[in-house]
Amino acid sequence: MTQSRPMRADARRNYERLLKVAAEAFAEHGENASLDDIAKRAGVGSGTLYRHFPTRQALLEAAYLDRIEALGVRADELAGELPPGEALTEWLYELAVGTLQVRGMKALLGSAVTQSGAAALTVCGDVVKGAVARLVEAAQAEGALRGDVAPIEVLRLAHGVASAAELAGAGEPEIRRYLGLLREGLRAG
Amino acid sequence: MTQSRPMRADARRNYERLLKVAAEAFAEHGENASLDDIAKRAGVGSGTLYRHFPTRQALLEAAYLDRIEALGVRADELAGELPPGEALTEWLYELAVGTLQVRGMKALLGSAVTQSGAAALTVCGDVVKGAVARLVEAAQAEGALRGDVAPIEVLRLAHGVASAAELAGAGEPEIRRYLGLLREGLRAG
DNA sequence: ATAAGATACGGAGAGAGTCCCCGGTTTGCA
DNA sequence: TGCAAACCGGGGACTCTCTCCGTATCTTAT
Repeated sequence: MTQSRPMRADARRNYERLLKVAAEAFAEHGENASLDDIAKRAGVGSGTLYRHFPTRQALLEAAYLDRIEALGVRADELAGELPPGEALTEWLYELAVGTLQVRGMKALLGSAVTQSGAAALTVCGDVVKGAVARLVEAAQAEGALRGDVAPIEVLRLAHGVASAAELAGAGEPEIRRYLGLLREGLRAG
Repeated sequence: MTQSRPMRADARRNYERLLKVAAEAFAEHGENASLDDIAKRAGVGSGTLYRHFPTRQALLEAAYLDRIEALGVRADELAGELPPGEALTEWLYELAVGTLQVRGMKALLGSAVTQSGAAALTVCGDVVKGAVARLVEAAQAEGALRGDVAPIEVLRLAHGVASAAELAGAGEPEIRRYLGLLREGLRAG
């Protein structure tokens, strides 16, 4: 990532075009969008794509890194604006909406919270896990959330809610509704 | 499906071999198992496979039809043995376990409860929807389940629980745990 | 301004798969 | 025994991935 020399100008141009096109393609066709097609749409050869991003995962992660980081920032904003329990609920809502609006992100966030796949996704995984940990701990300290759930479990359940809403047609009202039911199950008892 | 003539003996033999091999292959490799490979493992030509099952969905559904029907029967068994609320919980547990143990079934059950994909999955969809409807209505009548959830929503949420447990490594304890949390959110209040 | 050297590009092509059709051959039933 | 039904498996038309190396482009030192 950190180059000893700065990137050549044309290399940087291509890198950024690829990122932009990839984000669109993954959003439209899901995680299995054709990589050759992404290269073509970006106006570069496929060799160039594979040089910059050796694996599909690398491209997927790079394409949505900014969005993921925005979620991290958003967690702290919400923590400042709302009571802890509501901040958590709202953040999970925004997470789930992102997951569904942008189809590639579902796979990305999914593999970020598996047991096994941790290796591949250091950056995105860390950001999201850090954000949810802060929100969960604050909510638990206030008694707005049962104490026996781990932050990562909350993430997995939110992913599950997104899956459920997806089956329902992925409307945002469904996300709110299902998340509300989950939230009910997670109250301190 | 209902032939005017009964199937020729060798045709029936091949049909059943294909079903058996397909169930194994989908369980092992997921919904995208290679169809050519299934044909090869069953010892038939690929043409034979495509004659019996014109689409991947058709094969998937046929391969798991018996399992799905067993779930339908199991719903009534449980309804006779346990109080309505517990019967529902236990049935959802068994559904989720099946969903995860047999990878192909996740896709099958998933598409059975979407808004759009109803057309392709008449039989499996009907069985599962019927079973859950009976259990949900019984539980609601007893006050063991909130009245404002539809049976199909319960199915979707159970699918979400299975997705969440899958991220955790698909252990059965996780399924129980996450289902317990969902159940908490669904109590009558 | 320019030339030399480092760097990155492009896109053909091999390899792996999938889906499906076809025409000669075999099999089973009456 | 005859013929309709079903089989087999090669092969075509696709799609996708990923590598290789001759060529084009940029950078830097002069």
